[in-house]
Amino acid sequence: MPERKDFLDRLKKIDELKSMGINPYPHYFKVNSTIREIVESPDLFMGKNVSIAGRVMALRYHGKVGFGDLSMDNFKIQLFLKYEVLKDNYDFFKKFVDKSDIIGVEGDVVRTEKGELSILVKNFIILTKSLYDLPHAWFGLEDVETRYRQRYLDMLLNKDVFEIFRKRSMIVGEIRRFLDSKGFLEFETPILQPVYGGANAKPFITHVNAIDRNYYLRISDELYLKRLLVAGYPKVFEIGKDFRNEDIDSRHNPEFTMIEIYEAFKDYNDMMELTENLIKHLAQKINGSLKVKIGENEIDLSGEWKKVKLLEKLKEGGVDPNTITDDEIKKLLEKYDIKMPSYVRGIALTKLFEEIYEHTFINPTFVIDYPRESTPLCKLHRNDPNLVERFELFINGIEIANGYTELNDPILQEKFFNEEVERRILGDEEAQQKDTDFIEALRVGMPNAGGVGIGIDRISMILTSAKSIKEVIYYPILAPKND
RNA sequence: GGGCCCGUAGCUCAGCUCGGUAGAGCAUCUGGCUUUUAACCAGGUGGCCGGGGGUUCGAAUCCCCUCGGGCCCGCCA
Repeated sequence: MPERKDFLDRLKKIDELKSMGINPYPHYFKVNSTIREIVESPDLFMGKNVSIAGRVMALRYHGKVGFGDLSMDNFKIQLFLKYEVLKDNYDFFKKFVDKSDIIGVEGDVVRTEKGELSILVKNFIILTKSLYDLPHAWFGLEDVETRYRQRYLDMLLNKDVFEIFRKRSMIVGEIRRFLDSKGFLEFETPILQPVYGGANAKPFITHVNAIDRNYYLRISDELYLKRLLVAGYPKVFEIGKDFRNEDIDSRHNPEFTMIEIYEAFKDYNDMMELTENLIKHLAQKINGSLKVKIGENEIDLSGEWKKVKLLEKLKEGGVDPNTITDDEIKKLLEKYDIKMPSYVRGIALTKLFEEIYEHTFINPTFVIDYPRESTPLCKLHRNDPNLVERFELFINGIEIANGYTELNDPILQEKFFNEEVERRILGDEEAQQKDTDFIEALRVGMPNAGGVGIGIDRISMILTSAKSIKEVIYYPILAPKND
Protein backbone atom coordinates (compact mmCIF):
# COMPACT_ATOMS: atom_id res chain seq x y z
CA MET A 1 0.00 0.00 0.00
CA PRO A 2 1.51 3.33 -1.07
CA GLU A 3 1.93 6.03 1.55
CA ARG A 4 -0.67 8.75 1.64
CA LYS A 5 0.24 11.92 -0.20
CA ASP A 6 -0.59 14.15 2.76
CA PHE A 7 1.76 12.06 4.89
CA LEU A 8 4.64 12.39 2.43
CA ASP A 9 4.03 16.13 1.94
CA ARG A 10 4.07 16.74 5.67
CA LEU A 11 7.16 14.64 6.29
CA LYS A 12 8.95 16.98 3.88
CA LYS A 13 7.71 19.98 5.82
CA ILE A 14 8.99 18.45 9.04
CA ASP A 15 12.43 18.02 7.49
CA GLU A 16 12.38 21.64 6.35
CA LEU A 17 11.32 22.84 9.79
CA LYS A 18 14.11 20.85 11.43
CA SER A 19 16.66 22.21 9.00
CA MET A 20 15.57 25.69 10.11
CA GLY A 21 16.10 24.68 13.74
CA ILE A 22 12.38 24.51 14.50
CA ASN A 23 11.12 21.60 16.59
CA PRO A 24 7.77 20.39 15.19
CA TYR A 25 7.00 18.87 18.61
CA PRO A 26 8.19 21.41 21.19
CA HIS A 27 7.84 20.84 24.92
CA TYR A 28 5.91 23.80 26.16
CA PHE A 29 3.80 26.78 25.29
CA LYS A 30 2.18 28.79 28.05
CA VAL A 31 -1.54 29.27 27.59
CA ASN A 32 -3.51 31.70 29.73
CA SER A 33 -7.01 31.14 28.38
CA THR A 34 -9.06 28.42 26.75
CA ILE A 35 -11.08 28.69 23.57
CA ARG A 36 -14.10 27.64 25.57
CA GLU A 37 -13.73 30.49 28.08
CA ILE A 38 -13.41 33.08 25.34
CA VAL A 39 -16.34 31.77 23.32
CA GLU A 40 -18.56 31.51 26.39
CA SER A 41 -17.78 35.04 27.67
CA PRO A 42 -16.53 37.08 24.72
CA ASP A 43 -17.25 40.42 26.41
CA LEU A 44 -14.82 39.61 29.21
CA PHE A 45 -12.04 39.06 26.71
CA MET A 46 -12.78 41.64 24.01
CA GLY A 47 -9.69 43.65 23.15
CA LYS A 48 -7.51 41.66 25.54
CA ASN A 49 -4.33 39.82 24.65
CA VAL A 50 -4.56 36.04 25.09
CA SER A 51 -2.47 32.93 24.58
CA ILE A 52 -4.46 29.89 23.55
CA ALA A 53 -3.87 26.56 21.90
CA GLY A 54 -5.90 24.18 19.79
CA ARG A 55 -6.17 22.22 16.59
CA VAL A 56 -6.39 23.96 13.22
CA MET A 57 -9.64 22.75 11.66
CA ALA A 58 -9.86 25.04 8.65
CA LEU A 59 -7.81 27.64 6.76
CA ARG A 60 -9.08 30.27 4.36
CA TYR A 61 -6.56 32.58 2.70
CA HIS A 62 -7.31 35.74 0.74
CA GLY A 63 -3.99 37.01 -0.44
CA LYS A 64 -2.52 39.09 2.36
CA VAL A 65 -5.14 38.19 4.90
CA GLY A 66 -6.30 34.81 6.11
CA PHE A 67 -8.69 33.08 8.46
CA GLY A 68 -8.57 29.81 10.28
CA ASP A 69 -10.59 27.82 12.78
CA LEU A 70 -8.86 26.78 15.98
CA SER A 71 -10.64 24.13 18.00
CA MET A 72 -10.37 22.42 21.38
CA ASP A 73 -12.86 20.75 23.69
CA ASN A 74 -15.53 21.03 20.98
CA PHE A 75 -15.28 24.81 21.02
CA LYS A 76 -13.98 26.78 18.05
CA ILE A 77 -12.64 30.26 17.56
CA GLN A 78 -11.53 32.01 14.40
CA LEU A 79 -7.92 32.94 13.80
CA PHE A 80 -7.39 36.21 11.96
CA LEU A 81 -4.05 36.39 10.17
CA LYS A 82 -2.82 39.62 8.60
CA TYR A 83 0.33 40.12 6.58
CA GLU A 84 0.66 43.66 7.91
CA VAL A 85 0.78 42.24 11.47
CA LEU A 86 2.79 39.06 10.93
CA LYS A 87 5.05 40.21 8.04
CA ASP A 88 7.35 37.29 7.05
CA ASN A 89 5.69 35.04 9.58
CA TYR A 90 2.51 35.28 7.51
CA ASP A 91 4.17 33.37 4.69
CA PHE A 92 5.71 30.97 7.17
CA PHE A 93 2.27 30.23 8.61
CA LYS A 94 0.84 29.76 5.14
CA LYS A 95 3.58 27.35 4.18
CA PHE A 96 4.09 25.33 7.35
CA VAL A 97 0.85 25.33 9.31
CA ASP A 98 -1.56 22.76 7.94
CA LYS A 99 -5.05 21.79 8.77
CA SER A 100 -5.01 19.33 11.69
CA ASP A 101 -1.84 20.79 13.24
CA ILE A 102 -2.03 21.74 16.89
CA ILE A 103 -0.71 25.25 17.43
CA GLY A 104 -0.42 27.90 20.10
CA VAL A 105 -1.24 31.50 19.25
CA GLU A 106 -0.89 34.81 21.02
CA GLY A 107 -2.96 37.79 19.96
CA ASP A 108 -5.88 40.10 20.64
CA VAL A 109 -9.51 39.09 20.95
CA VAL A 110 -11.35 41.04 18.24
CA ARG A 111 -14.39 40.93 16.02
CA THR A 112 -14.00 40.99 12.25
CA GLU A 113 -16.11 43.13 9.93
CA LYS A 114 -18.57 40.25 9.66
CA GLY A 115 -18.78 40.19 13.47
CA GLU A 116 -16.98 36.88 13.94
CA LEU A 117 -15.20 36.52 17.27
CA SER A 118 -11.53 36.08 16.37
CA ILE A 119 -7.96 36.15 17.59
CA LEU A 120 -5.89 38.66 15.66
CA VAL A 121 -2.73 36.58 15.67
CA LYS A 122 0.54 38.27 16.60
CA ASN A 123 2.66 35.23 17.39
CA PHE A 124 2.20 31.54 16.89
CA ILE A 125 4.02 28.26 17.43
CA ILE A 126 3.51 24.79 16.00
CA LEU A 127 2.98 22.52 19.01
CA THR A 128 2.22 19.28 17.22
CA LYS A 129 2.74 18.80 13.53
CA SER A 130 0.02 16.48 12.23
CA LEU A 131 1.07 14.05 9.52
CA TYR A 132 -2.42 13.39 8.24
CA ASP A 133 -5.00 15.72 6.87
CA LEU A 134 -8.34 15.27 8.60
CA PRO A 135 -11.36 13.75 6.86
CA HIS A 136 -13.49 16.37 5.25
CA ALA A 137 -15.06 18.62 7.84
CA TRP A 138 -18.21 19.37 5.88
CA PHE A 139 -19.22 15.82 5.02
CA GLY A 140 -17.87 14.69 8.35
CA LEU A 141 -16.77 11.16 9.08
CA GLU A 142 -19.70 8.87 8.38
CA ASP A 143 -18.06 5.52 7.71
CA VAL A 144 -19.22 3.56 10.74
CA GLU A 145 -16.25 1.26 10.79
CA THR A 146 -13.72 4.12 10.77
CA ARG A 147 -15.77 5.91 13.42
CA TYR A 148 -15.43 2.94 15.78
CA ARG A 149 -11.88 1.94 14.88
CA GLN A 150 -10.54 5.50 15.10
CA ARG A 151 -12.92 6.96 17.62
CA TYR A 152 -10.70 10.02 18.12
CA LEU A 153 -11.47 11.06 14.55
CA ASP A 154 -15.16 10.52 15.21
CA MET A 155 -14.99 12.75 18.27
CA LEU A 156 -12.81 15.35 16.58
CA LEU A 157 -15.10 15.73 13.57
CA ASN A 158 -18.56 14.92 14.90
CA LYS A 159 -19.56 17.40 17.58
CA ASP A 160 -22.54 15.38 18.75
CA VAL A 161 -20.33 12.35 19.32
CA PHE A 162 -17.95 14.48 21.35
CA GLU A 163 -20.89 15.66 23.46
CA ILE A 164 -22.20 12.12 24.03
CA PHE A 165 -18.91 11.06 25.56
CA ARG A 166 -18.64 14.27 27.56
CA LYS A 167 -22.08 13.48 28.98
CA ARG A 168 -21.13 9.89 29.71
CA SER A 169 -18.16 11.11 31.73
CA MET A 170 -20.42 13.58 33.56
CA ILE A 171 -22.93 10.80 34.31
CA VAL A 172 -20.29 8.65 36.01
CA GLY A 173 -18.95 11.61 37.98
CA GLU A 174 -22.44 12.64 39.03
CA ILE A 175 -23.29 9.11 40.20
CA ARG A 176 -20.20 9.13 42.42
CA ARG A 177 -21.11 12.52 43.90
CA PHE A 178 -24.71 11.41 44.48
CA LEU A 179 -23.70 8.25 46.34
CA ASP A 180 -20.87 9.95 48.19
CA SER A 181 -23.33 12.52 49.52
CA LYS A 182 -25.41 9.65 50.92
CA GLY A 183 -22.42 8.08 52.66
CA PHE A 184 -21.67 5.23 50.27
CA LEU A 185 -18.12 3.93 49.86
CA GLU A 186 -16.74 2.79 46.52
CA PHE A 187 -14.77 -0.45 46.38
CA GLU A 188 -12.86 -2.29 43.71
CA THR A 189 -13.56 -6.01 43.81
CA PRO A 190 -11.74 -8.66 41.77
CA ILE A 191 -12.19 -8.78 38.02
CA LEU A 192 -10.26 -12.06 37.79
CA GLN A 193 -12.32 -14.61 39.69
CA PRO A 194 -11.88 -18.36 40.30
CA VAL A 195 -15.67 -18.77 40.42
CA TYR A 196 -17.94 -16.36 38.57
CA GLY A 197 -21.38 -15.44 39.76
CA GLY A 198 -24.06 -12.87 40.29
CA ALA A 199 -25.71 -13.26 36.91
CA ASN A 200 -26.69 -15.78 34.28
CA ALA A 201 -24.11 -15.45 31.52
CA LYS A 202 -21.30 -17.15 29.66
CA PRO A 203 -17.92 -15.97 30.96
CA PHE A 204 -14.57 -15.22 29.39
CA ILE A 205 -11.95 -17.70 30.55
CA THR A 206 -8.35 -16.72 31.22
CA HIS A 207 -5.35 -18.28 32.88
CA VAL A 208 -3.29 -17.11 35.84
CA ASN A 209 0.22 -18.38 35.18
CA ALA A 210 1.54 -17.80 38.69
CA ILE A 211 -0.85 -20.34 40.20
CA ASP A 212 -1.52 -22.30 37.01
CA ARG A 213 -5.29 -22.04 37.25
CA ASN A 214 -8.03 -20.99 34.87
CA TYR A 215 -9.83 -17.90 36.07
CA TYR A 216 -12.86 -16.07 34.78
CA LEU A 217 -13.41 -12.42 33.97
CA ARG A 218 -16.24 -11.37 36.22
CA ILE A 219 -19.79 -11.32 34.90
CA SER A 220 -20.92 -9.19 37.86
CA ASP A 221 -19.59 -7.72 41.11
CA GLU A 222 -22.40 -8.96 43.30
CA LEU A 223 -20.92 -11.76 45.39
CA TYR A 224 -17.82 -9.79 46.35
CA LEU A 225 -19.73 -6.63 47.23
CA LYS A 226 -22.01 -8.67 49.47
CA ARG A 227 -18.92 -9.96 51.30
CA LEU A 228 -18.28 -6.28 52.12
CA LEU A 229 -21.70 -6.14 53.78
CA VAL A 230 -20.62 -9.14 55.84
CA ALA A 231 -17.46 -7.21 56.70
CA GLY A 232 -19.53 -4.46 58.24
CA TYR A 233 -19.67 -1.73 55.61
CA PRO A 234 -23.34 -0.72 55.45
CA LYS A 235 -23.30 1.21 52.14
CA VAL A 236 -21.09 0.02 49.30
CA PHE A 237 -20.93 0.36 45.55
CA GLU A 238 -18.66 -0.34 42.64
CA ILE A 239 -18.50 1.08 39.13
CA GLY A 240 -16.63 -1.18 36.78
CA LYS A 241 -16.50 -3.39 33.75
CA ASP A 242 -18.25 -6.73 33.56
CA PHE A 243 -17.57 -9.25 30.81
CA ARG A 244 -20.04 -11.59 29.19
CA ASN A 245 -19.00 -13.82 26.34
CA GLU A 246 -22.18 -13.44 24.36
CA ASP A 247 -23.37 -11.86 21.17
CA ILE A 248 -23.05 -8.27 20.14
CA ASP A 249 -25.92 -6.06 19.03
CA SER A 250 -27.34 -2.57 19.49
CA ARG A 251 -27.84 -3.18 23.23
CA HIS A 252 -24.96 -5.54 24.09
CA ASN A 253 -21.19 -5.27 24.10
CA PRO A 254 -19.09 -8.11 25.57
CA GLU A 255 -17.46 -5.70 28.01
CA PHE A 256 -19.78 -3.19 29.57
CA THR A 257 -19.90 -0.93 32.58
CA MET A 258 -22.11 -1.58 35.53
CA ILE A 259 -22.70 0.04 38.86
CA GLU A 260 -23.81 -2.19 41.69
CA ILE A 261 -25.04 -0.67 44.94
CA TYR A 262 -25.74 -2.51 48.20
CA GLU A 263 -27.19 -1.05 51.36
CA ALA A 264 -27.67 -2.86 54.65
CA PHE A 265 -31.06 -2.86 56.40
CA LYS A 266 -32.91 -1.88 53.23
CA ASP A 267 -35.14 -3.83 50.86
CA TYR A 268 -36.07 -3.76 47.20
CA ASN A 269 -38.59 -0.96 47.75
CA ASP A 270 -35.82 1.24 49.08
CA MET A 271 -33.58 0.30 46.18
CA MET A 272 -36.28 1.21 43.66
CA GLU A 273 -36.59 4.58 45.33
CA LEU A 274 -32.81 5.05 45.26
CA THR A 275 -32.67 4.06 41.59
CA GLU A 276 -35.51 6.38 40.63
CA ASN A 277 -34.02 9.31 42.53
CA LEU A 278 -30.56 8.70 41.09
CA ILE A 279 -31.73 8.57 37.48
CA LYS A 280 -33.96 11.62 37.86
CA HIS A 281 -31.02 13.45 39.44
CA LEU A 282 -28.78 12.48 36.54
CA ALA A 283 -31.27 13.60 33.92
CA GLN A 284 -31.67 16.94 35.62
CA LYS A 285 -27.91 17.45 36.04
CA ILE A 286 -26.87 16.23 32.60
CA ASN A 287 -29.75 17.42 30.42
CA GLY A 288 -31.51 19.92 32.67
CA SER A 289 -34.74 18.09 31.88
CA LEU A 290 -36.69 14.98 32.82
CA LYS A 291 -37.85 14.51 29.25
CA VAL A 292 -35.85 12.61 26.63
CA LYS A 293 -36.58 11.94 22.98
CA ILE A 294 -35.10 8.81 21.46
CA GLY A 295 -36.12 8.30 17.87
CA GLU A 296 -39.91 8.39 17.84
CA ASN A 297 -40.20 7.79 21.58
CA GLU A 298 -40.85 10.68 23.94
CA ILE A 299 -39.79 9.53 27.38
CA ASP A 300 -40.99 11.26 30.52
CA LEU A 301 -38.93 10.54 33.62
CA SER A 302 -40.98 12.78 35.88
CA GLY A 303 -43.68 11.69 38.35
CA GLU A 304 -43.66 8.50 40.35
CA TRP A 305 -42.54 5.62 38.18
CA LYS A 306 -45.01 2.87 37.42
CA LYS A 307 -44.69 -0.50 39.17
CA VAL A 308 -46.01 -3.60 37.41
CA LYS A 309 -46.27 -7.00 39.07
CA LEU A 310 -44.94 -9.56 36.63
CA LEU A 311 -47.51 -12.30 37.22
CA GLU A 312 -50.44 -9.87 37.37
CA LYS A 313 -49.42 -8.42 34.03
CA LEU A 314 -49.26 -11.90 32.53
CA LYS A 315 -52.68 -12.65 33.94
CA GLU A 316 -54.15 -9.47 32.47
CA GLY A 317 -52.78 -10.58 29.12
CA GLY A 318 -54.59 -13.90 29.35
CA VAL A 319 -51.78 -16.05 30.76
CA ASP A 320 -52.97 -16.88 34.28
CA PRO A 321 -49.98 -18.26 36.21
CA ASN A 322 -52.35 -19.82 38.74
CA THR A 323 -54.24 -21.99 36.26
CA ILE A 324 -52.05 -22.42 33.17
CA THR A 325 -50.56 -25.91 32.76
CA ASP A 326 -46.93 -26.63 31.98
CA ASP A 327 -47.97 -28.02 28.59
CA GLU A 328 -49.76 -24.79 27.76
CA ILE A 329 -46.68 -22.79 28.78
CA LYS A 330 -44.49 -24.97 26.58
CA LYS A 331 -46.82 -24.30 23.64
CA LEU A 332 -46.49 -20.58 24.23
CA LEU A 333 -42.70 -20.88 24.39
CA GLU A 334 -42.83 -22.57 21.01
CA LYS A 335 -45.15 -19.89 19.64
CA TYR A 336 -42.71 -17.14 20.67
CA ASP A 337 -39.71 -19.23 19.60
CA ILE A 338 -38.15 -19.23 23.07
CA LYS A 339 -35.69 -22.06 23.67
CA MET A 340 -34.92 -23.39 27.13
CA PRO A 341 -32.20 -25.99 27.75
CA SER A 342 -34.15 -27.25 30.76
CA TYR A 343 -37.78 -26.37 31.46
CA VAL A 344 -38.36 -24.55 34.74
CA ARG A 345 -41.86 -23.15 35.19
CA GLY A 346 -40.87 -19.89 36.87
CA ILE A 347 -38.13 -19.17 34.35
CA ALA A 348 -40.47 -19.99 31.48
CA LEU A 349 -43.03 -17.49 32.77
CA THR A 350 -40.31 -14.87 33.16
CA LYS A 351 -39.10 -15.43 29.62
CA LEU A 352 -42.64 -15.19 28.26
CA PHE A 353 -43.09 -11.93 30.10
CA GLU A 354 -39.84 -10.55 28.73
CA GLU A 355 -40.75 -11.56 25.20
CA ILE A 356 -44.26 -10.12 25.29
CA TYR A 357 -43.97 -7.01 27.44
CA GLU A 358 -40.41 -5.74 27.94
CA HIS A 359 -40.27 -3.71 24.74
CA THR A 360 -43.58 -2.01 25.57
CA PHE A 361 -42.25 -0.18 28.64
CA ILE A 362 -41.19 3.13 27.11
CA ASN A 363 -41.66 5.37 30.14
CA PRO A 364 -39.77 4.12 33.19
CA THR A 365 -41.43 1.05 34.62
CA PHE A 366 -40.42 -1.19 37.49
CA VAL A 367 -41.41 -4.79 36.94
CA ILE A 368 -41.58 -6.45 40.35
CA ASP A 369 -42.06 -9.78 42.11
CA TYR A 370 -40.48 -12.35 39.83
CA PRO A 371 -41.02 -16.11 40.02
CA ARG A 372 -38.75 -17.72 42.58
CA GLU A 373 -36.62 -19.61 40.04
CA SER A 374 -35.67 -16.49 38.04
CA THR A 375 -32.66 -15.84 40.27
CA PRO A 376 -30.91 -17.78 43.05
CA LEU A 377 -29.56 -14.72 44.90
CA CYS A 378 -32.79 -13.02 45.89
CA LYS A 379 -34.82 -13.24 49.06
CA LEU A 380 -38.21 -14.95 48.89
CA HIS A 381 -41.18 -12.62 48.81
CA ARG A 382 -42.46 -11.84 52.31
CA ASN A 383 -46.05 -12.65 51.24
CA ASP A 384 -45.54 -15.47 48.74
CA PRO A 385 -42.74 -18.08 48.79
CA ASN A 386 -43.23 -18.74 45.07
CA LEU A 387 -41.97 -15.25 44.34
CA VAL A 388 -38.80 -13.29 45.04
CA GLU A 389 -38.48 -9.62 45.92
CA ARG A 390 -36.86 -8.66 42.67
CA PHE A 391 -37.36 -5.71 40.35
CA GLU A 392 -36.14 -4.75 36.93
CA LEU A 393 -36.36 -1.25 35.53
CA PHE A 394 -37.23 -0.70 31.89
CA ILE A 395 -36.91 2.56 29.95
CA ASN A 396 -37.42 2.86 26.20
CA GLY A 397 -38.12 -0.86 26.08
CA ILE A 398 -34.73 -1.93 27.38
CA GLU A 399 -33.61 -3.17 30.75
CA ILE A 400 -31.75 -0.50 32.68
CA ALA A 401 -31.50 -1.91 36.20
CA ASN A 402 -32.02 -5.07 38.20
CA GLY A 403 -32.31 -5.22 41.96
CA TYR A 404 -33.59 -7.16 44.89
CA THR A 405 -33.93 -7.72 48.55
CA GLU A 406 -30.77 -9.73 48.98
CA LEU A 407 -30.90 -13.35 50.07
CA ASN A 408 -28.88 -13.68 53.29
CA ASP A 409 -30.01 -17.13 54.45
CA PRO A 410 -26.94 -19.38 53.96
CA ILE A 411 -28.98 -22.60 54.03
CA LEU A 412 -31.38 -21.40 51.35
CA GLN A 413 -28.53 -19.90 49.33
CA GLU A 414 -26.76 -23.25 49.22
CA LYS A 415 -29.99 -24.98 48.17
CA PHE A 416 -30.52 -22.49 45.34
CA PHE A 417 -26.92 -22.84 44.19
CA ASN A 418 -27.38 -26.60 44.07
CA GLU A 419 -30.43 -26.14 41.84
CA GLU A 420 -28.31 -24.03 39.48
CA VAL A 421 -25.70 -26.76 39.35
CA GLU A 422 -28.41 -29.25 38.37
CA ARG A 423 -29.57 -26.98 35.58
CA ARG A 424 -26.02 -26.70 34.33
CA ILE A 425 -25.82 -30.50 34.19
CA LEU A 426 -29.01 -30.41 32.11
CA GLY A 427 -27.21 -28.19 29.60
CA ASP A 428 -27.94 -24.64 30.69
CA GLU A 429 -24.65 -22.88 29.98
CA GLU A 430 -25.83 -19.77 31.78
CA ALA A 431 -26.75 -21.48 35.05
CA GLN A 432 -24.75 -20.07 37.93
CA GLN A 433 -21.81 -21.70 39.62
CA LYS A 434 -21.91 -22.71 43.25
CA ASP A 435 -19.72 -20.29 45.20
CA THR A 436 -18.87 -22.11 48.45
CA ASP A 437 -16.70 -19.25 49.70
CA PHE A 438 -19.69 -16.96 49.40
CA ILE A 439 -21.83 -19.40 51.39
CA GLU A 440 -19.11 -19.38 54.06
CA ALA A 441 -19.44 -15.61 54.22
CA LEU A 442 -23.22 -15.83 54.57
CA ARG A 443 -22.77 -18.31 57.43
CA VAL A 444 -20.84 -15.61 59.26
CA GLY A 445 -23.89 -13.45 58.67
CA MET A 446 -24.77 -10.78 56.11
CA PRO A 447 -27.13 -8.05 57.27
CA ASN A 448 -30.47 -7.92 55.50
CA ALA A 449 -29.90 -5.61 52.59
CA GLY A 450 -31.14 -4.22 49.30
CA GLY A 451 -29.07 -4.18 46.16
CA VAL A 452 -29.29 -2.88 42.61
CA GLY A 453 -27.23 -3.02 39.45
CA ILE A 454 -27.59 -0.30 36.85
CA GLY A 455 -26.12 -0.53 33.36
CA ILE A 456 -24.00 2.57 32.86
CA ASP A 457 -23.91 2.12 29.10
CA ARG A 458 -27.66 1.67 29.00
CA ILE A 459 -28.46 4.69 31.17
CA SER A 460 -25.99 6.68 29.07
CA MET A 461 -27.95 5.62 25.98
CA ILE A 462 -31.16 6.92 27.53
CA LEU A 463 -29.68 10.23 28.66
CA THR A 464 -27.91 10.89 25.34
CA SER A 465 -30.70 9.59 23.10
CA ALA A 466 -28.31 7.03 21.61
CA LYS A 467 -29.92 4.27 19.57
CA SER A 468 -27.00 1.85 19.83
CA ILE A 469 -24.77 0.93 22.75
CA LYS A 470 -21.83 1.41 20.37
CA GLU A 471 -22.57 5.14 20.38
CA VAL A 472 -21.80 5.35 24.11
CA ILE A 473 -18.85 2.94 24.26
CA TYR A 474 -15.53 4.56 23.46
CA TYR A 475 -14.13 1.55 21.62
CA PRO A 476 -16.86 -1.03 20.99
CA ILE A 477 -15.44 -4.47 20.31
CA LEU A 478 -14.72 -5.14 16.61
CA ALA A 479 -12.92 -7.94 14.84
CA PRO A 480 -9.32 -7.03 13.97
CA LYS A 481 -9.04 -5.81 10.43
CA ASN A 482 -6.94 -7.66 7.88
CA ASP A 483 -7.30 -8.34 4.16
C1' G B 1 -26.36 -19.11 14.89
C1' G B 2 -30.22 -17.31 10.56
C1' G B 3 -31.77 -13.39 6.87
C1' C B 4 -30.90 -8.77 4.18
C1' C B 5 -27.45 -4.84 2.75
C1' C B 6 -22.55 -2.52 2.15
C1' G B 7 -16.87 -2.18 0.90
C1' U B 8 -14.45 2.36 -5.67
C1' A B 9 -9.20 8.69 -4.39
C1' G B 10 -7.64 11.49 2.19
C1' C B 11 -13.47 12.44 2.89
C1' U B 12 -18.64 12.00 0.78
C1' C B 13 -20.29 9.31 -3.26
C1' A B 14 -21.51 7.91 -8.78
C1' G B 15 -20.28 3.89 -12.20
C1' C B 16 -22.23 -2.45 -11.57
C1' U B 17 -28.85 -3.88 -14.23
C1' C B 18 -26.76 -4.50 -19.97
C1' G B 19 -18.42 -6.44 -19.29
C1' G B 20 -14.93 -2.35 -23.53
C1' U B 21 -8.79 2.89 -21.46
C1' A B 22 -11.66 4.32 -13.50
C1' G B 23 -15.37 9.36 -12.57
C1' A B 24 -17.51 13.87 -9.61
C1' G B 25 -17.50 17.31 -5.49
C1' C B 26 -14.52 18.57 -1.50
C1' A B 27 -9.48 18.04 0.55
C1' U B 28 -4.24 18.24 -1.10
C1' C B 29 -0.41 20.76 -4.53
C1' U B 30 0.90 25.47 -7.91
C1' G B 31 -0.56 30.39 -9.17
C1' G B 32 -3.96 34.82 -8.06
C1' C B 33 -6.66 37.64 -4.41
C1' U B 34 -6.26 42.55 2.40
C1' U B 35 -12.60 40.61 6.07
C1' U B 36 -13.55 34.99 5.01
C1' U B 37 -16.29 31.25 7.58
C1' A B 38 -18.45 24.65 2.81
C1' A B 39 -14.33 31.59 0.57
C1' C B 40 -13.62 32.35 -4.67
C1' C B 41 -10.97 31.95 -9.73
C1' A B 42 -7.37 29.10 -12.94
C1' G B 43 -4.34 24.75 -13.45
C1' G B 44 -2.13 20.05 -11.59
C1' U B 45 -1.31 15.48 -8.51
C1' G B 46 -3.93 11.48 -6.57
C1' G B 47 -7.01 4.63 -7.19
C1' C B 48 -4.33 -3.24 -7.69
C1' C B 49 -12.45 -0.55 -7.39
C1' G B 50 -11.51 -4.95 0.60
C1' G B 51 -8.55 -9.83 -0.62
C1' G B 52 -8.17 -14.53 -3.56
C1' G B 53 -9.81 -17.63 -7.51
C1' G B 54 -12.82 -18.40 -11.96
C1' U B 55 -15.60 -17.18 -16.77
C1' U B 56 -14.05 -14.00 -20.95
C1' C B 57 -10.15 -11.53 -26.33
C1' G B 58 -11.35 -8.13 -22.22
C1' A B 59 -13.97 -7.83 -15.22
C1' A B 60 -15.03 -2.32 -10.48
C1' U B 61 -19.16 -4.66 -13.34
C1' C B 62 -20.80 -11.78 -14.13
C1' C B 63 -19.73 -16.50 -10.88
C1' C B 64 -17.34 -18.90 -6.46
C1' C B 65 -14.58 -18.41 -1.94
C1' U B 66 -12.84 -15.23 1.85
C1' C B 67 -12.07 -10.73 5.19
C1' G B 68 -14.30 -6.48 7.42
C1' G B 69 -18.71 -3.56 8.57
C1' G B 70 -24.11 -2.31 9.17
C1' C B 71 -29.34 -3.54 10.06
C1' C B 72 -33.04 -7.17 11.59
C1' C B 73 -34.06 -11.87 14.17
C1' G B 74 -32.44 -15.66 18.13
C1' C B 75 -29.65 -15.61 23.17
C1' C B 76 -28.06 -12.10 26.81
C1' A B 77 -27.76 -6.57 30.64
